[in-house]
Amino acid sequence: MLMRTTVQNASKQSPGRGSQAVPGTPPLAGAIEMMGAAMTFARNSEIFGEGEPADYLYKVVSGTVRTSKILTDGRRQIGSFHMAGDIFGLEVGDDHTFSAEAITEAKVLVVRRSALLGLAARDGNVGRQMWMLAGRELARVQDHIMLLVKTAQERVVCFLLEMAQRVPDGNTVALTMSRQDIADYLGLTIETVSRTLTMLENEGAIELPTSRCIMLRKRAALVRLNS
Amino acid sequence: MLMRTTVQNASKQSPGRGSQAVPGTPPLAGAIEMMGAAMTFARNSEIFGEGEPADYLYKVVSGTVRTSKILTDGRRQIGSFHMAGDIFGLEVGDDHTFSAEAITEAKVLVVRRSALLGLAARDGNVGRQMWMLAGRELARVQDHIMLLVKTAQERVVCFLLEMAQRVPDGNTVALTMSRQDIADYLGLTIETVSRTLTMLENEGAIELPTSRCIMLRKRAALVRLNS
DNA sequence: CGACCATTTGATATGGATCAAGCGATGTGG
DNA sequence: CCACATCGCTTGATCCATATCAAATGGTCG
Repeated sequence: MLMRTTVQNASKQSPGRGSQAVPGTPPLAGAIEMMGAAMTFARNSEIFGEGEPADYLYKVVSGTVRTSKILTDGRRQIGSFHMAGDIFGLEVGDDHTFSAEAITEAKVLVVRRSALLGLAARDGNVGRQMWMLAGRELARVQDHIMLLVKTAQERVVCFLLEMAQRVPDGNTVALTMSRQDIADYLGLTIETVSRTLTMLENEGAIELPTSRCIMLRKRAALVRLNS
Repeated sequence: MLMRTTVQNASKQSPGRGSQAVPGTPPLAGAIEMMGAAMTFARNSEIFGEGEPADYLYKVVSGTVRTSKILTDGRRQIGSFHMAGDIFGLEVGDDHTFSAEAITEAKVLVVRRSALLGLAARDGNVGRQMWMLAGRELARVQDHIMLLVKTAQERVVCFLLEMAQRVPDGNTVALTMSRQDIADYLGLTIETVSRTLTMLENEGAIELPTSRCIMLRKRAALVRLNS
């Protein structure tokens, strides 16, 4: 096992001012809309690094963000992909345990953690939402563990279903991430991911009009493959 | 990939009354000592099951507890091992996402979740501690992910170092769990775990006086193997 | 068009799973 | 006290899924 990956860095921005209140949204998300500073990150630029102090919380407006960790020998593990509406960068400790990079150009709202904590102290709803957010994160990570003990086919199918879940048309998935990103998320190699996809296509379970667009043909069959 | 495991069940107890206040302990642990009902679980009995409502929080007094999940095809993944002092069973949602079984006979303190939540509402320290507990749990699970992408040798070494960390004499580890438990924790088979251990013994990195007792001989070498 | 990068495809190697047997401890009944 | 079954663990032989190495293909941008 040994998979090397290159990740380009770009100079990091620091949050400016921007955006307005959006009434009628849930307290935490609402607070971020209201208090958040809008920032744009270029493709492949780092949003924060592993081990850095977690002073901010982030919400994706557009684009895709990945969180990852690099082992000493260069292997990379991707923890999650975040898309429009997702909140990321929440830490319970003081520091980020993962780094975050923009996969595509990404617009992101940024709020000071201290501001949110202050708000949470005053508004119980915000606190409760942060608790729920942490809980969802925990569930996500636990699911990811279950992913990593499955076969290559099961992992890829899992990934497809996961992605399909979050798009409007639940059967057409436009992938924003490279095969390498997918592979590092699933703990496989790009070759295995690619081969598994063509296999699924040959079986008629999916269609690949282009390498970055996947259409789920037989949802039921896929769910079944998912073990 | 296909590993079947048998888990015997025993009739489940329901919490009775017991135990007294212990002054000078941190708020959450203290609250559990104070309010907790002592229960004893026989070897291999279930403490709670996946999907059951998470009405209680648990703290190990003695013995070892494992949390696990079973995939539809019988594969089992162990999420964690809990020993004296460890708190387990904390959920953010309403239901347990794992089941818990006693590996050895285990004495456990049990508190109603609702009681703790009530306490947390009044005492900010308890709330903060629950937050920290969730955070530590999240970190543990993330580390587990990093484990599962490593080689067999690295996983076994990781496990040994992890276990060694929690015992008084940090170099002699008395394992309370079977090879099958270890294998299911590491996402390997018993055969691979066994072989890896004998390999490490042949290299002089560890000693195996008995199959359940492991002595770390060359900590530094092990840490290096850990990648 | 040509250079470059991402992806696919092919050939081969290998780490760990699987299948099978042996071994040592623990317990049970005669 | 000793045969003997049982259970957990180790060891050996073989197989297979996925990694690795290498080359072909295709899409994008100058």
